[in-house]
Amino acid sequence: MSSANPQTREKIMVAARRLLEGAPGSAVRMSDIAKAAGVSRQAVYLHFPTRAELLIATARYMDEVLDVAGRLAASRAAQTGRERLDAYIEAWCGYIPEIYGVGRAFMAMEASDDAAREAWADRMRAMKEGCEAAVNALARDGDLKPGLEPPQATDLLWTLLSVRNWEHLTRDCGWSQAAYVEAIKYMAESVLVSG
Amino acid sequence: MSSANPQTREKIMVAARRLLEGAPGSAVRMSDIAKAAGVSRQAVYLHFPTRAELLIATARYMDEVLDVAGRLAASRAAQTGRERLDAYIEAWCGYIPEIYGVGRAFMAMEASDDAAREAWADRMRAMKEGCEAAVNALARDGDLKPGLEPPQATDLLWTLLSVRNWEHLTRDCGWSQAAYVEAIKYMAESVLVSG
DNA sequence: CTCGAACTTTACACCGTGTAAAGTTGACAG
DNA sequence: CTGTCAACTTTACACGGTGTAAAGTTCGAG
Repeated sequence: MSSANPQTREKIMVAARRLLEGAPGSAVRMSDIAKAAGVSRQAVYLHFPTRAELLIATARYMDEVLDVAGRLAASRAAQTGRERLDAYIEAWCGYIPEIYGVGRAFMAMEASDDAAREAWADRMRAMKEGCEAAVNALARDGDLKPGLEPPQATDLLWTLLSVRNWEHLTRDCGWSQAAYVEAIKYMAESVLVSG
Repeated sequence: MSSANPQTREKIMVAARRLLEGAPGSAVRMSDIAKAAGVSRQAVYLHFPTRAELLIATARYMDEVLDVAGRLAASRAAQTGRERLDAYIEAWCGYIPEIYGVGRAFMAMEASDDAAREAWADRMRAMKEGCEAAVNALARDGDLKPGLEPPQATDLLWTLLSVRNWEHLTRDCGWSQAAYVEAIKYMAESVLVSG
């Protein structure tokens, strides 16, 4: 593991990403990834002790490549709470389809694998912080719906922005990405913003 | 299978239900269910060809026992669209915790098992019809938010009422069942109802 | 007392994850 | 030119869970 070529390590993560994007979820086996990376199955275990660790590393790798941090942070620049909410929704919702492949693999493992569940929960917690920031900006401007406390509002926004809801609207209901984003914006505003 | 005692069959479904309620999801194995039913693992396969079939039969059995049809149909009695929406939300949301055990088992199998996915999708489609009926009642009264077409509104309500959102708010966010129901009612009204 | 239905018992195939260890290859050091 | 070492391959196997197969048990009805 420590004695392994980082280029091979990256090849494996790239292959994992590609496969998960093509066939999201748990249908992608270790051997599939190895084959796609042009490497033996054992080589994969030389770099990643378990399937969960490979997924976690792949997710981190994608964070870097896709510049998640930067894209989500950009929404913090907005002036008003309303703008900030919109910007955050746009950033996060645009990000979902790009991580859906790995995301689904994580969610499929959630039930059986503690490490995978924890890793996915962690990422969702990070996303929640963005929700909290947007809600706080809204509250600061006095634009939060009366009767709604920030913690509750944060949970509601967090719920609206879940990957499951993206999956439901785009996959099960057949909505386009654009229609999905508009719908979420509309719902978030209806639910959270006064006036 | 056709030559098996219906009482044993029921014992198995009862055991499956109990176990899934205690430890929702895929942690429950065929052998656990057999043991809980006081029957050999092979006897289970004598009555149900696969795990998916057992889950499907258990879900149907619970529908009967819990009188789902009746409880959901009651909401159709409401006069106004608004009342009907509320009644439907109350009925469905009250139903979720009772079926969550099996539901989670279905959802965990979704990725790998076609029969399970189809069965679960079917039940969700049935639930969607209730959403559609409520939305249509709302539209009939002229109470549907302007700019919102019934099919879109139905999808939004269907999304709000998903088991995943129940799971997220009650499990991940720690909301009580009562708080959850109120929140869903509030969101549905904010999103769908004009005025 | 025998037959047959409803089970139990035992055993095994399959699949995917993860472990273990011996074998190969190629670059680099002396 | 040779020996060594790191990175990988090959082969083999353990484990857990699902599902199959078939022989053995029990018990009630004819």
